[in-house]
Amino acid sequence: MKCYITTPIYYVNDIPHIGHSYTTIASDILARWKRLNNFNVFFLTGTDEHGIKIAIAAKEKGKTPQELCDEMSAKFKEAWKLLNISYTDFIRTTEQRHFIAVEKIVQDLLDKGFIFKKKYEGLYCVGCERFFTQKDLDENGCCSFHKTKPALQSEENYFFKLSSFQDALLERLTNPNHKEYIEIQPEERKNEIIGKLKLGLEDISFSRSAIEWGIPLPFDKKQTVYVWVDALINYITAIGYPKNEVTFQKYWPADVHLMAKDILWFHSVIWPAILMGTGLPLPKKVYSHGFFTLDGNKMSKSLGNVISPQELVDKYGVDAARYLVVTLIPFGPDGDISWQELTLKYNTDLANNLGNLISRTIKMAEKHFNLQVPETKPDLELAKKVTTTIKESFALNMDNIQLHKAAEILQNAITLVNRQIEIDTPWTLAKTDMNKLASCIYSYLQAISIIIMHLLSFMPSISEKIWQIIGASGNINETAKKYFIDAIIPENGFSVVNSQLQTPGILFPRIV
RNA sequence: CGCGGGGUGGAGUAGUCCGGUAGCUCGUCAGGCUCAUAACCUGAAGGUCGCAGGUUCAAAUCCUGCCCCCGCAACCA
Repeated sequence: MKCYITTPIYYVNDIPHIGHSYTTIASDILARWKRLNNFNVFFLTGTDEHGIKIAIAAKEKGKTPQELCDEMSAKFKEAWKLLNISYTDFIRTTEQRHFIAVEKIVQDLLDKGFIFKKKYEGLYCVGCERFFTQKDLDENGCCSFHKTKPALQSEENYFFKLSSFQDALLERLTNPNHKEYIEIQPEERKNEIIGKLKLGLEDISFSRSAIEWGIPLPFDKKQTVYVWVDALINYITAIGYPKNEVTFQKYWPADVHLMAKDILWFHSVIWPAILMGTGLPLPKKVYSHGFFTLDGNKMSKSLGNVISPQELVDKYGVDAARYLVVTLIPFGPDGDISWQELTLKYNTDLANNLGNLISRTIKMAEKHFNLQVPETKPDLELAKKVTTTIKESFALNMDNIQLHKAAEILQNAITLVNRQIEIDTPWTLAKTDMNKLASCIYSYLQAISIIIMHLLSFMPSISEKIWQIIGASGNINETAKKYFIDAIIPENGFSVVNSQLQTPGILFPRIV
């Protein structure tokens, strides 16, 4: 089974911040989870590089647009490397392969009669790259976002017959039995999209005549393709459209497009319409998450409250940073985050709960069994309890990208083991019943290994480290894959009798 | 009457579709344990589930009205 997962391609007018990271980490966790479940995953991210904003920004910095894009795109790649993002491909809209795909799509739409020429006159804001009607403007007649007066501009543009897709879209978005049903998540946003869709669709401008930094229309080289259309097509470019029919057929349609709520409309209405126009299959799921505020404030450069991936990693380490960002607030609605709450969750979930569990277990093994996996059999009861706690709901929540819930389930499992230790009172057993003690410790190791395999998608590198610390055998990825498919707990656990454990030091030092 | 979402103990949330003891995390307080990263475990306090009506043996959950908050098509994830 294949699974094609995408993040949006990020616009290179901004450096990577916690917002981009949020979407990308969530996608990465899903991608890793799917791989562990034996899916052939194609995980795509990249950068969106055309449009007048880029051209202007480049000019201001005395660079060519391409130079600026190269520079900015590299920053995104660096950020994803830092965050251990396992993308399959990183696409840039300035790449040759993308030009070919866009030209093909645009030509196709023209040939099929979905593109027409129209003269348009209106108030145009350069910053927004769009026309406004009078009622969109503020009391001074200015663009409310840029605070500049839009210029009266008349353009002959190409338009896309978006309106002709209204009924077809409505059917595909609302009828789960339709063979091309597109699932919009979460439900609230789906209702919003459908509500708007019912109000009617207008044809949209498909090209710009004044903007040179873009992809020229194949049938009219004086105009460039509207950046949004350009951008959306990246999802098919990256998997080989139109030249590599084999990979394209293999991975398309996308299984899930992930994004923040602001661009849901493009992905659930405009993008499917373009695809329908060209006769290509439609994505299966479009998932939008919320925005977050920092300490109750909107994230903005002027407030200076923008958090960078580097800051997160510096403070918590990569693995914890990944875990915290996607589990602190429910995935879907808007939420508020703060350094204080991130740190609190770090201490609670990772230092006190997980880290301490490993620490106390290893120390007991060190003290009583010479830092080796005791020569006995684990008590399978604990493993069963842990498995039951995690089982189906974890997988379900992972598949639905309810990462905060999935993480909560794992925390419950950890608590379960901590509780069991209190029940067993190994410190007493050490004086009375070494056999029982051996079995108990082995059970804790086994329970930990089960939990760690589930944590692997969230915290890939530290999970691997923990796997070694607890003396588990083999490669964690391979073992986890097998475990998720077979769902069988080996009688002797994942740690091998007599194998050496490691003293980890402190895995997650408490942060004050 | 533009559309959509929401108002649950100090904070954040689950439950609302398919009415029946209001669950969880953090915080607070008390106790226990001592293997462990002053961590861990147990227990307690704290909510008339936005307001007002209605239906019902029974409503956070269904119905009606009202109040308040937040989003909403162009390039901020």
